[in-house]
Amino acid sequence: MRAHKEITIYDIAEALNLSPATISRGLKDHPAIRKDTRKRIVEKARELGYQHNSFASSLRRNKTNTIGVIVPRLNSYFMSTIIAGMERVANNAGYNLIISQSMESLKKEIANVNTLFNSRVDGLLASLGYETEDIAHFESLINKGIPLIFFDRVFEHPKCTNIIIDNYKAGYEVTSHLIGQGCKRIVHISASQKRNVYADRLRGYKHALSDHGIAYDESLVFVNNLSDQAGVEVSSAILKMDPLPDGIFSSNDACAVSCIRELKQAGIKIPQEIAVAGFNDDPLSKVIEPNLTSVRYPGEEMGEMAASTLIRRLDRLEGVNLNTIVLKHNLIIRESSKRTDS
Amino acid sequence: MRAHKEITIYDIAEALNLSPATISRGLKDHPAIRKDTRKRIVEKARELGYQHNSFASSLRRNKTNTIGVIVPRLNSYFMSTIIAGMERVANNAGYNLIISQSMESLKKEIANVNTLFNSRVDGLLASLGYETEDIAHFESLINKGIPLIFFDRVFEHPKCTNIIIDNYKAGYEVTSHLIGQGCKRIVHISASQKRNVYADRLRGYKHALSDHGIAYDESLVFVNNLSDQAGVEVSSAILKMDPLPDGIFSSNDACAVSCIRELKQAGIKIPQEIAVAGFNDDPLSKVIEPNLTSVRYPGEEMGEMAASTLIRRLDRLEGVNLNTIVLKHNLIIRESSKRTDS
DNA sequence: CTGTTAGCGCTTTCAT
DNA sequence: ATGAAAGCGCTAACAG
Repeated sequence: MRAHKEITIYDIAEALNLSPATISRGLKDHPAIRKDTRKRIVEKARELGYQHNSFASSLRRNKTNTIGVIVPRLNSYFMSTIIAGMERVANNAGYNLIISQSMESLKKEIANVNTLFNSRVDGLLASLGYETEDIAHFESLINKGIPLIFFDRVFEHPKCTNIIIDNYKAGYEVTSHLIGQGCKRIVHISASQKRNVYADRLRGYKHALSDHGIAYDESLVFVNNLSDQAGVEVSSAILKMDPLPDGIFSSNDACAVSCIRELKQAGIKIPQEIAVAGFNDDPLSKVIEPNLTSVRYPGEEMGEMAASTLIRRLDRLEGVNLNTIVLKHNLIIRESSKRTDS
Repeated sequence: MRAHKEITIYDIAEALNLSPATISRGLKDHPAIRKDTRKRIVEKARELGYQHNSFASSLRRNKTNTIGVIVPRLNSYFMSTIIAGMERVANNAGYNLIISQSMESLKKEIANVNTLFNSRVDGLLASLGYETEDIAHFESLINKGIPLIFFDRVFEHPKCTNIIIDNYKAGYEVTSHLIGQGCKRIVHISASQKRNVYADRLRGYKHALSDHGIAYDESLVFVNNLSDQAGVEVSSAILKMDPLPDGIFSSNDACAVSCIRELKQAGIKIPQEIAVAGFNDDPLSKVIEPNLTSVRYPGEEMGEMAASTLIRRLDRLEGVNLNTIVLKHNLIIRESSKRTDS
């Protein structure tokens, strides 16, 4: 199919009566090439329609200029934003991204790691799925010296950099805010406690409660997958409680929004009877009525930071080599948690 | 960095006293290899921690097992769904996806095509940005015989397959539905007429009007980028109209939702005074109040279809080779367009 | 500043 | 059923 012969540096060399080595150098920015020869080379290359063959180059240099990305799911605003940030940085630095989704499944995550490993990515950016307990499946990469950077859903490892926000603090802030609005019985909706993001927010929630003299009540904490459906189920459980809780802190917006819809339908006034807060500042939060209080996640920045940290390491520009980079988040207070009497 | 030597088929060959050629064959499913030797080979490979080197293989076979994907933006539910579909099919068939975003910019789209071309993708899946007028920047690929498939935002080309829904029909249906609800002055919000999806929906809108004896009024059609902000602007223009329109058909949900918010805020009753419909069936449509009438797009299926069509062509399984594949959409009627009196 | 040379690891005729 | 050998296109010593 691929039509006829590819133009190689040998063709250019022949046409210009130079050696392939010179062509190779001229096509990069090798210092030891005269300016005018470089120009002749580049011109002839364009004239012949030359295309750099990155496989030959990869094979030779043992470097692919490819970065692997593993995420639980692509289909959230939050994640798309992160990827967009990564893509920009990576492309500017001459890297391609290979993106794969684990769908929150450990099995798929392992398969993805292996695929990326086999395609010899130069480095890996990963955010872990719900099920992952350890990172044995990443060890072969790490042992090979392939840099691995976790973002958002991270794992402590001496060789890996983690890019996160302060989820503990965010959880603390959200909960304190709800308490400040007069809430005393606050439901928390969380997900897999294997993941730092959820465990940390829960810790923040607990500390905020105790710092404000509110007893922790385990029956107010729900752990699920934070889907719409989960919101429906939590809401139905909430409606059976007596007394009713007066606040909800959900670890994502989709689930918070789903709760608001269900509770409103059941005749509960939001925020007067139950105040609600979510997480991630998804566009949804500005559509639901009342608008949802949430935590703004610096997605773009997180993606950029992850990619640039990785690339710095790949290019041996070293720079600062922190084990953990914490980005700033923002609590965005909207109507869903503003009590009129406060 | 990459620690020490890689294991190659030569290492396996040596350990087993076989030739590299036999190892190479044994690692695939070459028929001319004895079952037990194949088994020995596979075992030894695992034992030594052998990893297939796809660059050497790509170089030799002139095939990369990589598919390039170009989309305008990744950050919509719709697009994530499409990508998820592609990914599944591609991975199952042993292909990797390289995804890039044009951000609706022609310049970026051209750059992306070139990058993917240079990384020697075996085939390309593309959805065009707003600005693109022709596909000259794809010609070099096409001429090289690299299969190119457009999805959603497509372009007619004898060598390319297009995967779409019937946007004309969808536009016609939405408009007819609004008319059926008693609307007579229907605003249509559209985007770049260079893109089939928008031009076709507009055509559908016009034909529905004329089929129902309603005169087409150019001042009711807005062309913008369908963003939240665009919705704000359109709404403000609408509020200045006299008489007020009684229906809005927006070419995406984000903009429709933005309009609903603005109009509600201005005291307009939705759907009684103005009925609204969107497009894509984004999760947003089930959150806005009233819930938004929209057109369900078979995203997952579109992604799967695009990828499998491409792969079939790559693997010369040929199969049916249609120039256009039309998937089924569904009009989902929700409260935003249901007139109580109908 | 430019050329020579020797592979990177794999696949694939063509032999045997 | 297996082996020998050539070469995909590029790069990096090393030499000049």
